[in-house]
Amino acid sequence: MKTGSILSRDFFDRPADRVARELLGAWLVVPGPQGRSTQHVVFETEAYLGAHDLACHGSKGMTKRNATMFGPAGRWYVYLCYGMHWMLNIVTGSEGVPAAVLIRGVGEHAGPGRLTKALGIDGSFDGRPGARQGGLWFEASGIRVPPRRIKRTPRIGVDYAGDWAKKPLRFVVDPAHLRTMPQSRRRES
DNA sequence: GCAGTGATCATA
DNA sequence: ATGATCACTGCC
Repeated sequence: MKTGSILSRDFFDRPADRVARELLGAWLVVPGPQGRSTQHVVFETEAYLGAHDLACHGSKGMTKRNATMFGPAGRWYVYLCYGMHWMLNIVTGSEGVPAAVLIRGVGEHAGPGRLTKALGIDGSFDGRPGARQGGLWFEASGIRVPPRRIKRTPRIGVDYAGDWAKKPLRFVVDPAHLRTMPQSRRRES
């Protein structure tokens, strides 16, 4: 994919584990004042596969909180966890299938709650498109993370999910390899 | 290791 | 109306 192109609905309209894997190395772009933006390389994600995935919010049916997950791919799904941390997800797969990818690490920001705080992302982003118009989007960086540099582990904090808690649906770029790529950069527009 | 924190959801 | 839960973080 061409460097700098915005990842659009087609990219996200696929199984969440595939999207989670391929988001590694992409840029998360956060617009700032006066055309100043920052871009942050994605280095940690988790996939939530759908209604059959007991760790996935959607597995308990649609509620007001998780309704965005059931919508079309490529929108932000943002919710509050433990009363203080905003979690940033991007919806994946077909409309009606509650699947998403949790963004756990970008740039030098590790931890899903810390990155949203650092980047000023909150519940007002829920349901917005992952596009320029939505005020937050992904771009192809041209960085290819070799499969050997990616660790797969069980997802964090989902021990309640039985067998699904053990599935290797967390994707992390090896820290040594991460140091060889640009993490966060300021840029124009 | 565990308290903080408060919206959300199921139950009634 | 009430109580349990929670895709986390920071401090002990």
